[in-house]
Amino acid sequence: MPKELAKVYKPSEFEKDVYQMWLDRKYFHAEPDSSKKPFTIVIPPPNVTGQLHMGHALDETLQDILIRYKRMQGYNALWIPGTDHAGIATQIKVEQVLREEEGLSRYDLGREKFLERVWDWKTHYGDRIVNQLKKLGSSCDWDRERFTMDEGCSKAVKEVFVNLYNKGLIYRGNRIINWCPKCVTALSDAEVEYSEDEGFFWHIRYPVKDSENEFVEIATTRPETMLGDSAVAVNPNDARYTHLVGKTLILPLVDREIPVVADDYVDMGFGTGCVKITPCHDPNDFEVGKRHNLEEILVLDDNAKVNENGGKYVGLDRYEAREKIVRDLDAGGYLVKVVPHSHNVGKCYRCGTTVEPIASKQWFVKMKPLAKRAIEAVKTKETEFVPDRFQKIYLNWMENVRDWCISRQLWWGHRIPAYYCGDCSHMEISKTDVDTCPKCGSKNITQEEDVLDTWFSSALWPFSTLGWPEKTKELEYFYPTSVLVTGYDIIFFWVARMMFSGLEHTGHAPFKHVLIHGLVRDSQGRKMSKSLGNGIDPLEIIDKYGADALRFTLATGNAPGNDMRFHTERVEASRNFANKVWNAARFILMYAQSEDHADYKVDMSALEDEDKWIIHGCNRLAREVTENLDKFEIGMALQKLYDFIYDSFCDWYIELVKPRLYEGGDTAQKALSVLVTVFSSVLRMLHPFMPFITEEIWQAMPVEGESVMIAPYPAFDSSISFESECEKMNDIMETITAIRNRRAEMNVPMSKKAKLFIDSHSAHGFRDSEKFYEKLAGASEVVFGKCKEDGAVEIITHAANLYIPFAELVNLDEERARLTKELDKAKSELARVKGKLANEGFVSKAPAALIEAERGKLAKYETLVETITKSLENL
RNA sequence: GAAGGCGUAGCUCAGCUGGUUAGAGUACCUGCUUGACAUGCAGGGGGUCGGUGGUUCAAGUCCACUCGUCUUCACCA
Repeated sequence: MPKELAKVYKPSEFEKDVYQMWLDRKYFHAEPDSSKKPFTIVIPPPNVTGQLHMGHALDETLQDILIRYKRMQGYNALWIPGTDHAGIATQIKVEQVLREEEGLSRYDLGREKFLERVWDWKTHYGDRIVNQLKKLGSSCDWDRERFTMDEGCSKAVKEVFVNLYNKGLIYRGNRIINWCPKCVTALSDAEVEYSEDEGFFWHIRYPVKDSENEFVEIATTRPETMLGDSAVAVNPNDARYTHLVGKTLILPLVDREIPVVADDYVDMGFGTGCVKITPCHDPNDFEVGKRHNLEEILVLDDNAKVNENGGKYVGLDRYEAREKIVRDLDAGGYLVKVVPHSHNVGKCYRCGTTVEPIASKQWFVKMKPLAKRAIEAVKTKETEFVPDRFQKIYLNWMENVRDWCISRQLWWGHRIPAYYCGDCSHMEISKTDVDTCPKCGSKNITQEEDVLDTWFSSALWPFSTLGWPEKTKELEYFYPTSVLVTGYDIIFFWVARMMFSGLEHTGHAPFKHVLIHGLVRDSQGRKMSKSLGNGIDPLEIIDKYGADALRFTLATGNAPGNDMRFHTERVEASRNFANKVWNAARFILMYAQSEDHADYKVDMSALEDEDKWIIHGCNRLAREVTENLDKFEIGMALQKLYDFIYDSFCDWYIELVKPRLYEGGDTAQKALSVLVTVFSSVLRMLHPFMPFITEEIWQAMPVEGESVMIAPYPAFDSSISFESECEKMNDIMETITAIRNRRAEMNVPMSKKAKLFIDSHSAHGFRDSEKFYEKLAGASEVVFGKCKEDGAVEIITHAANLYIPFAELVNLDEERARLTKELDKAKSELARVKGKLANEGFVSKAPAALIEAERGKLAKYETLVETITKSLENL
């Protein structure tokens, strides 16, 4: 029993049921099947405790469009959903709640108890985002939902860690890393964001030892780090300072003796040409320190307070220490000047705190060898970026990448599988738990406290979700995946790391294409953010306008890879389009009473011109839409669908066919067969973009197949070619438009029945379309008049939007003025076309079809000028 | 410092490998409560496609320079 369509389009009343039906029928589930080609997408896993925002909505919409399209095309389409444990973000959130509600810190609870709390949190909020994804219509295979910390993913993480370690690609070392004193953890380079801050250059002079009134002047933006200075460096070619190299300086306030060293790193032209070297608090200084064997003095602790190496400044926060040190330097006569200076300061991407470069013992992934293959894979087009400009960004990063700091001083995450023997200090790296030292047999074993960067597990997502390291049939069949859809903001965080991980561990790039989209901004172009409070909740939009309208909005209106501004007005427009589709369906259903789709099979041999025209247009649309989608031009494909449905199908075809439907009988049945058939194609083409409404309508239409989402996607049929009929129809439509314009000009009111005398030049389209008039004339209550001697035609029609006006009295002066204006216009067009055809270059070099078209126009304008001239004379 | 995006109608933006008279949505104006749809219908005004120069028979589209704007990456203490 087919569904009845409600009178008014209210998406909230059926979207949920439609989704449930898909779930019940298991349409989303995919199993390896060698008879079909796979098409695989893995979802960029949202934060498990996160909430759906517009960025997700865009990302999921694009993926769902592709996956539904390919599924309908007969691919074995699999979309793997899942969530990410999001180390820092989640831990911070749970700590915050713990502090607010119970006044406790994670240390109060201890590691084990705290992690229990996080898991509780995860189970409580873990379904929220998944349910939100469902509201969007995402056709993910929920049977295969994964989590970056589930058993399988954890196994993959350990496997990868051990593999890389054994290959020498993971090492533990003391290096300068970015330290966030608020999150109390190390960060990778990618996790630091830079912004310009107003600061100062403090010029300080360091006295030369055993030398009266001899100083070296240095400049620094972070005077507090002088506590950890172990040298001053100058350029070896700097004549100003060569005499100082090898001498000893006295570090003010600290009274430590430090050497002057020569190093190429120093830029002679910058500042004073002398650089204080603080190996433990600056990456460059660290390198200089290594080269010159300098002492490494760490002066800040984990909270960025001065530690025991800071003498009398111990315990002071870094900024308090700065203030006090500057004051003391000034008092001691060491401060030469203070110069305002703006410079880039690194901030933690999670909390915004200024990060501190600190020498610390951390775990690293050696990037150079891994990056090499990741670069090759893109250069050889094993993986392609869409749009391709993002390839450049990727390559640029990959080519300059530094080793990846993967250890985090957090509790929530994959604990590093390194085990230390308390007795023989042996370190064992192992996929399985270690409780006995393999070297000395001691049971005094402790596991590494640190966890891995969240992105370490995300990097494995395309294959860990398919069962790797097991050789599952899913991995065999669905991997490498087809396309990865994500925003340009995580190319470094995620895409790059998946690339080298996939290549290293599976031997394949993890995906064929990377479809990059932009950010969704607010209507003023600002980033949507919690702190600005300018975020628009996709769920509210869905409740009000429907998921289809939101999807339509997100999928159109901006070029691939560009940011888009979100305007609610655009969602309204999208909803109105959905309403249009809905009502077109209701109109067809008013006349299509049979429930048997076989009753609407089109007989190609017995069609009217307008039937052929719409069938031809629909067929061409199928070709263009598939071409666009195959090139990931999603917005373009949808725009074409919109134009066809709104303009060709609703505004023209339905109106043209109304007289036939009113008449009934054979001609009506023929029209209905075309209406149903074309509309069925349209629904299928539109389905990936607007799944809910197309399904709801499908269920009510006499069409073949139990669901639109498993119906075949329309393919181009090269045997359909109605060029001449289309040309004729174009003429007819042009004339009808001209008639409409006449009515408006003459200010003739519309009425149900109307009558018009068309002057001869307006009627030129009609003259070739005798049949069309007969059709109109065949409708009930329609009066049809033949061409009168003066060239006028009298027409009456019922078609609502083809109202043709009644006008018997024409003001001769006005008519003359109008015709003169039209004649001028026609003449100038004629001149333009003539000029073009007289151009030798054009005639010899332009494509033949184009020249042919121009010749056609020439003839057309020549006749037009002729007929208008005649009409004028007849007045 | 390097790379890249953007600049097209009042506003938000499309415009693929150069090719009919540069489009859409929205806003505005005019006229329509017609038997799918006022979440609608018909029509209209509004653009020298940031500027200059070049290539070409042909440039919004390609090239050079330039102005404005935004972003990313790298940064010298």
